[in-house]
Amino acid sequence: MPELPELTVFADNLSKAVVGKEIVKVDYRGKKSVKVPTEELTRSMVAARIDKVQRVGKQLLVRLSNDATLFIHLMLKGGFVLTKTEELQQLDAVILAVSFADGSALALTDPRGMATVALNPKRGEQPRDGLKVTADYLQAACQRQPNKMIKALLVDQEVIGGIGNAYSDEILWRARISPKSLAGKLPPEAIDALVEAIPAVLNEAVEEIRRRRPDAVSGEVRDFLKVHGPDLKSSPNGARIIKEQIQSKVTYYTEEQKLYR
Amino acid sequence: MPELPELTVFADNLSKAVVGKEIVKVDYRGKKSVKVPTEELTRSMVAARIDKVQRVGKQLLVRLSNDATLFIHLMLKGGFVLTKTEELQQLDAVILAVSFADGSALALTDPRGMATVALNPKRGEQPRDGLKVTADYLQAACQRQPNKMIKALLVDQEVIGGIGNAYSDEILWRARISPKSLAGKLPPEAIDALVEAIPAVLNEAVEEIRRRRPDAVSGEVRDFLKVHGPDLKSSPNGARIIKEQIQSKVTYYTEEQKLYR
DNA sequence: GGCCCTAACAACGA
DNA sequence: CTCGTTGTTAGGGC
Repeated sequence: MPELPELTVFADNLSKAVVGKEIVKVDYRGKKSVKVPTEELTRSMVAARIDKVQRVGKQLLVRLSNDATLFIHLMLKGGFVLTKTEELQQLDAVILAVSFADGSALALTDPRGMATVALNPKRGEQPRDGLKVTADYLQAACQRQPNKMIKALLVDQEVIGGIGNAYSDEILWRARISPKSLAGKLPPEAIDALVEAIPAVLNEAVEEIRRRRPDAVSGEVRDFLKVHGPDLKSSPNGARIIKEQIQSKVTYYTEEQKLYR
Repeated sequence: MPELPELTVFADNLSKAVVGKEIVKVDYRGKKSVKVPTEELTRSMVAARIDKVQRVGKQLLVRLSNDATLFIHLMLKGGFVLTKTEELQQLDAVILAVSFADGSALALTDPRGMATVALNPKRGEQPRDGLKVTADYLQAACQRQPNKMIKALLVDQEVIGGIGNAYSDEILWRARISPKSLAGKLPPEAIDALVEAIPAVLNEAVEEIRRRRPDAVSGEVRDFLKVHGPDLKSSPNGARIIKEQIQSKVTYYTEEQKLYR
C-alpha cells in the first residue's frame, strides 16, 4: 500500500530516529537467498553508522557510513517499528531487525513476508520521481508508449517513480482524465493538467499524513482520498464513483474524467 | 503452408534431383542484406557440389561438398522449381536460382517474397523433431509451460520442430484433445495419445502426399485432412467441426476432443 | 495494494 | 498459413 506520500513521511521520520546511530547487531529473516546473502548483509552493516535515509521511488534507500547502501521495498504491507533491542523478539513478522549501540532498534516487518531488502543493488536507468515530472518528460513518455492506458503509464515504475494504484486514481480524478485514456491521445492541455495534478496530489497527501501521523514509520491514512476507496460513493462534486478492474487493479473513477482515445 | 509432411517429401525429391550436381551459377534475389550477404553466398556455393538435402523442422538443410550449409525456410508460400538453366529467367518470384554444370537448375520461389535463405547459421539448442517426440519429452515440455494451451505448445518450433497450424489440428483431433487444453493439465493418457498421434498423423500425411504427388517440390495437398479445412463440415465420426481463432490462428476442432483445464 | 514472470493477443514487416 | 519483434494486457505466485 505505501506509495510516495507515506514513504516520504517514513523516510523523514526514520532519518530523525536513526541517523548517526551505530549498528551493533543485524538479524535478517527474509526470504532465504533471494535478495541478500545473510552473512554479507550482517558483515556490511555491523559497526557502521546510518548516514541517511531517503525515499527513491517506492523504495527507501539507507546509506551507511561505510558506503554500503540498503534498498528496502515495503511491497503491499511492509512497515517499520522503532523499538528497543530487548523488545525486538516480541515483534511478529520481522524481516530485518537492526540493533543500535544506544539500545534502540529498528525492525522491518511484513505480515505477508513480501518486503524486500537489497544490498548495494546495481541500478540502471533511474526513473523520474513523481515529484519531478515535467510536461516535456510526460509528453515524451506518452509518445513512447502511445497505446498504453494513462493509468498504466502513471503506475509504471520505469516511467515515474512512486505512484501506485491509489494515488494514480486521485491524480487522474484531479486532472479530470479517464484512467482508460490512451497516453498517445492526450492533448497538451491534458498533459498540463497531469503535470499540475501529480505533485499537487502527492504533496497534499504528504502534508495530510504528516499532520495526522507525525511520527509514522508504518501504516497508512487513506481516508482523505477523494475517489479511491471502497467506501466512497461520489466525488467531491457529487459524481458517482465507478469501481472497475483496470489492468488487474481495482480502479475508482467518475464520469467527470474525460476519455481520450 | 508447408509443414513437416510436405517438407519431408520436398527434401526427398530434391535429393534425388540435385545431389551430386556441381553448382556453376547462383543468383540471389531475396531481401537485401537480411539473411545472406549476396557475394558471400555466391562465393560459398559456386563450384561446390550438393551433398545432401534434408528436412530439419520446418526448414530444408542443404549441405554442400565444401561444408557450407544452407537453411531454407519456405514460410507461407515458398516452393521449389526444378528446371533448366536457360528457362530460369521465365520464372516469377525467384528468391534463389542455382544452375548446375549439367544444364539443369533449381529455383526457390515465393510469390510473397517471404522465404528465407541462411548460410551457415549458428544454431543453438535444436528442438525435438516432430517424428521423434517421446512421452518423456512431451511430458517435460508440458511441465515447463503448464499454462500454455496444448495447441500453442505443439506449433511452438522451439518445443517441437515441424508441426504447423494445419497438422496441429489433425493431431489434436486424432488424440481427442481440445486445442484449448492446458499443457500442464494433461494426464498421462493424454500425453500418450499425443505421442501416438503425432508421428501417425505426420507419417500418414507423408505417404499420402508421396502417393498423390510423387515428385512434389512445391505446393500442397490438403484435401485428405480430417478436420482442418474450410470446407469440412464434420469429422469422420460425424461430429460438427468448430472453426475458431485460437492464438490468432484459424483452428478447427470438434466436441469429441476433451478439454483438460 | 506491489512486482515479477508467463502467456495471450494484435499489429506490422519481411 | 510463417516467423520475428514490439507493445500491451491479464493472471498467478510470492
